[in-house]
Amino acid sequence: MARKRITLKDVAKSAGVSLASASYAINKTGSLSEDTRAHVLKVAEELGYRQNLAARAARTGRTGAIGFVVPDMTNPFFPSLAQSIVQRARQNGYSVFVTDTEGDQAQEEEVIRQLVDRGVDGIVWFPIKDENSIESIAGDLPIIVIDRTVNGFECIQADYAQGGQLAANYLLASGHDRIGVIAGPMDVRSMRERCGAAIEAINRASALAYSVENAFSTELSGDVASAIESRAATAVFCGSDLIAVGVMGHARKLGIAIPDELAVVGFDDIPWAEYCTPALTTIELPVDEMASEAVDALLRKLDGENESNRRVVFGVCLIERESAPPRK
Amino acid sequence: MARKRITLKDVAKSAGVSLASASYAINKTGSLSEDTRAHVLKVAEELGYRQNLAARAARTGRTGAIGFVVPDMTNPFFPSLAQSIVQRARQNGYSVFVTDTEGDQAQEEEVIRQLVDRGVDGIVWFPIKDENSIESIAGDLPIIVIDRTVNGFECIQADYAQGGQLAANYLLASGHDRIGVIAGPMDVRSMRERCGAAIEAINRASALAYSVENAFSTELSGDVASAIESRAATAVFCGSDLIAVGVMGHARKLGIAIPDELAVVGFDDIPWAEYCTPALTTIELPVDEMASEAVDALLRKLDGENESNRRVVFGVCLIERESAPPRK
DNA sequence: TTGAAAGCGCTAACAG
DNA sequence: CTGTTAGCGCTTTCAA
Repeated sequence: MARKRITLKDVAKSAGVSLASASYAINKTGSLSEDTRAHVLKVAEELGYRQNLAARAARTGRTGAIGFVVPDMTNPFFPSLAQSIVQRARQNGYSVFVTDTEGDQAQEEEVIRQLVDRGVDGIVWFPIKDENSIESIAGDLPIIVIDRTVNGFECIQADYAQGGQLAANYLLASGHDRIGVIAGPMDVRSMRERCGAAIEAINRASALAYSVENAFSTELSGDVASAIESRAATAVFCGSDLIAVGVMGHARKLGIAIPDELAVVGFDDIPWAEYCTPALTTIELPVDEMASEAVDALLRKLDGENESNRRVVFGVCLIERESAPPRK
Repeated sequence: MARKRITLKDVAKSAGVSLASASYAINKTGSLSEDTRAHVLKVAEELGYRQNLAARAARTGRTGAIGFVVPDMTNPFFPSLAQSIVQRARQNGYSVFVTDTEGDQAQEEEVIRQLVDRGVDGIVWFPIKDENSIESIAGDLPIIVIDRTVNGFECIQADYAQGGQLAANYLLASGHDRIGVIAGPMDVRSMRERCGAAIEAINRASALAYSVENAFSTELSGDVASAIESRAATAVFCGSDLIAVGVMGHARKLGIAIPDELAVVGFDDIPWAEYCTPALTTIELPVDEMASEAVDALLRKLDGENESNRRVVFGVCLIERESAPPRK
C-alpha cells in the first residue's frame, strides 16, 4: 500500500502552523511558545511523522553518520571495539558505517573515499599501517586513529611498551632465564613497541633465548616453528594472542608441556584467551575505553573543539592465567 | 584550509555546460554526445569532483545505504557474517550501517526506527526472537531476515534440523548409547529445530541420557553442570559452540576426559572451534553464502523484483575434529 | 542533444 | 513568538 511518508509540511499543515514553526518544534531550535511546540509535537506523533535525515543532511551539510574503518573484521580484536563504538555513537545520535578493508591499502583508500562521498561527519580509523597518505583524500574531515600512529591525526592507543615490559618482567620474576620473543609484524609500530620493550627488559637480564617474527595468525612460519622445536627457551612472549594460540597448539603437537616446559604470555586478551587450554596469560587492553574515547574525541572535533592532535595512551595490565603461572 | 567542496554546479560551469548535462554525464543517464560526456568527465576529474550522496538521496529518495541489525556483535557468529555482508554490499555500491541491539527488543525497535529515519534502502536483520511486531515501524521497507523465522519476511537460514540429525547420527554411529543434549534457549526456533531433530534421532535409538537448556554462553547453569557431573552420558550434543566450550571447560575441571569419557559435538563452527583443546567437532554453517544471499535478496527487492517471501535454507555439514572422534 | 527550471524535504536567516 | 522565503546539491521533466 506504500502509505506515503509523512513530511514536515504535512505536519505543519495539519497543525495549522508554518513549516518553520514545525521545524523549530521538532528540533527544539528557535523560540516557540510551549503551547505551539507541544501542539506540533502531538500532531507529529499522531501522524507518525519521522524526520527525513537525508533531506536534513542536504541542507545542513551534516549527516549524523560516521564511518568505522578496520582492516579485518575477523580479527578477534574487532567485535568488542565495534560494539563499543557503535553504542557510543548511537547514544549521541550517530549511526556508524562499518567497513572492512581486507588488509589492503588500496581498498582502504577506496573505502575512505566512499565514506567521504557519503558525507560522513567523521571517521574512526584502525589503519592497516602507520604510514599513510590519505590526508589528501580525506581533506579536512575529522578522523581519529585507533591503535596505529598516523601523523597528523589524533591517535588513541594502549601503552604497548608498558605491556611488553610487564610481560617480560613477569616472566623474569617467575624465574625464567631463557625467554623467547615471537613478535607479530614488526612494520607496525605498536608491535615494535610491545616487543621492543620486552626484548630490552629480557636483555637487561641477559635471558633472551631468541627473537622471531610471525604474521598476525595462528599459522606459524617455519622460523617460529623451529625456534619452538629448539627448546631454547622455557618461556615465550608473543606479540599477539593469535600467535600465542598458534604456539600452544604447535607445542602440544611436539609434546612440549605448557606451562611446565614452556610458559606462554600473549598480548591483547582476545575473548577466547580465557578458554584456551591452558587459559592464556596475557596483556589486557582497555578496548571499551579506547573505543569510547575515540568516539568522544571525534564528536568533540565535530563540535569544533580545535584541540591539537593528541596521542592518548591507555594503561594496560597483565592477566594471570594458566599458560604462565606466577611461580615457576 | 577547508577547500570548499566542488559541486556539480562548479563542474558544469567550468565545463561550460548546463547543470543538467553535467548530471547526465556523471550518471550516464539522459542522452549526451560522447564528446560532451567525455569533456565533463575530464573536467570533473580535474576539479576533483565527488558526488554528494546526501543531496542525491534527498532528491531521489534512495540513499544507497542499508542497515545490518544484530543482537550482539560479540557473538562469535557475527564477524564473518558482517564481513561478508559489508563486502557484498560494497561491491554493489552500498554502504552498511551496522547496529547492535544488545539483545534487547526495545532497542531493536528503536534501532530499526532510526535506520528508517536515516532513509536506508533496506535492512538485513538478525532478530533476537522469532516473534516480532515491526511490520508497523518498518512500513514497506525491504527487509531480509537471517537465521530466525519472522512472518512476513524473506528468511535466510541453515538447515538446523539436518545439523542436529547429523550430529546425533554421528554420535550414534560412533557407538555411543547414552547421549545428552544441552540446548541453547529453546524459545528461538532455530534452536528448537537443531535440538529437536537431535533428540528425535537419539530417542529413536533410545539413547537419550538427558536434555537440558543453557543460555548462549560459556557460563553453565546449575542444571547443566549437574547433568555433566552425573556422568549419565558418554557424549553430548550442544546447541551452540559457545556452550560446548563451556562444557569442555567444566568437564576438565571435574577431571572428565574429553573425548574418552565424554565426547562433545557443538554447533556453528565458530572461528575458534578448531583451536579449542581438544579441537571441537561441530556443525558448520555456510555463513558466507548465507550473508551473500541475504544481500543479494535484498538488492533484488530494491530493484523491485516482487518475489514472494521465500525461505531459503542452506545445507550444513559436520566437521570432524578431536572432541568427538569417529570411532569410539 | 542540450538547457531552463522545478522541486526532494528540510533548515535558517530575516521580517513582522 | 511566528511566518515567509531562499536555498542545500542534485535529478529530471519539459521545451527548445
